[in-house]
Amino acid sequence: MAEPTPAVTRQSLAAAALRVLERDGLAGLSMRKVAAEVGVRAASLYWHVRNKEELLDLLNDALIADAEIPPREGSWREQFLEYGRRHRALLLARRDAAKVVAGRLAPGPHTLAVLEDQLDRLRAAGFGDADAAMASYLLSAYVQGFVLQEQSPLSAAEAAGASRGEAARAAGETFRTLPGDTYPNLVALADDLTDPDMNTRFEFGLQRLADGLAALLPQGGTASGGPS
Amino acid sequence: MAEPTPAVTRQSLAAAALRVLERDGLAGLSMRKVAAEVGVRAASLYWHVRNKEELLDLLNDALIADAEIPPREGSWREQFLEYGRRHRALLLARRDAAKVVAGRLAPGPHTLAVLEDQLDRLRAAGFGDADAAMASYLLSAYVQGFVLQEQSPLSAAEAAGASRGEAARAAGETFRTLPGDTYPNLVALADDLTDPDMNTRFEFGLQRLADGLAALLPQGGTASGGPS
DNA sequence: AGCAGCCCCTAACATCGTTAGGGGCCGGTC
DNA sequence: GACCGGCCCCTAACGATGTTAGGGGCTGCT
Repeated sequence: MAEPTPAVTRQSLAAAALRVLERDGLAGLSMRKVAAEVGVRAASLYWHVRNKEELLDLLNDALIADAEIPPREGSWREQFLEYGRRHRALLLARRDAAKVVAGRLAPGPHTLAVLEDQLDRLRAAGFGDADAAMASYLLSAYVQGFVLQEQSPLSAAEAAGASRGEAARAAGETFRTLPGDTYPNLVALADDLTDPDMNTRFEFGLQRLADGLAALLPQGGTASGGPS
Repeated sequence: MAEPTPAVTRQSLAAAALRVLERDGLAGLSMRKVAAEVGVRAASLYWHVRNKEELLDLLNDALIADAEIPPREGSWREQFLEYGRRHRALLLARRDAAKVVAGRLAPGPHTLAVLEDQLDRLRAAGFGDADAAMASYLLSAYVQGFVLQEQSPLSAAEAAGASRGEAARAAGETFRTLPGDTYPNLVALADDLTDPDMNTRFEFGLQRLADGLAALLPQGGTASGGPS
């Protein structure tokens, strides 16, 4: 597998870190493993990188790297939605991607490109400068927060075999058997709270965001509940 | 300080962990330090707690414990906004609280109480069961995502002395000096993107959420852009 | 007296991020 | 040809981490 790598670059480091991340998760990503992945011993990494933090910054941008920007067609609303969906898909695609990205603003080149494109579309849609900036911030905050919650274990029945649907059913049971006099709403909404269909859950929030933003435009964009 | 603690309970563990978190941050929170805080050696913790993970679950609920639920007055919208503001304030109040809470769904008793109250108000406002559940999920996802981004270092000028405003100005300079032909929007919106006023940034998103949710109600709640 | 549970201990394990210091190799300069 | 400085990697080690194994008191019940 690992041929005598001709040169270790920051790029190859990022690629190696990405492979380790996929294999062992964020908790299992160590300097030594990344070093081994590029055919080198741990201490040598510090020639290319100041910290593990800096390595994670590299990894962060490498994750954003394969973000596909949505086609420039349809209403601004449809483009906005697509942006949100693809961002979520990106975070879900690679193991622990959300945890890596969370709390890591340091923008690499790929991140900058995505942000630039996003702002361009928002301004073209008629949003003011401040609103456009805040809207893009809002979207990324929502997506990151959502995926982070989505991927967190529902309780203690986490990595231990339990599938997502199974864990959801267990959580539902937990809610349903709560004391009904102190937690009437939790009991009543047990099914809704533990609905494992994360796609529609995400879509719900996304539509609310789009609606809220649409109200900012002079003509007030098309309403949300349209057919089809 | 540390008197010969009569008994180590899960409660006292949570309190100790909270103290260590405030002093040394999440990265500096180790089993040994928490143990020392309760007057015990590290291995003894494993009698009360299975994992460090479980300790963090305890800590998580201890953080939520001092959440003050907003007064039950005003429109549902005002109550919704207050909920968001207080949740953010809570996460900002304690060091690294957002990082602890992020990706930790396991609901302790305090978390359940807050959720119960939130759902009660949303249903009283007229939201359907599924919508109420999703709305509360939406709010917490936004708040967590926002605070997480808010607290992440703006670039490499992080813990190194630079104040928030100073870091923001540096980041603005970074954006402003980007190649203007490939990043015209980033250059143009440099000031808006790096505006250090996080309160209005947060409020913006919160208002958008409220607007989006209001559109779901039959009478369509009062519009956002009111005077005052 | 003895047994059982509770609660804490000392040691130790493997692994981690990081630093110190050394050594080849490669280009250019006297 | 000799020297030299930058580049890139090495071995060794430091302190700290989460976690487990095994032991030992103490309390209360039989």
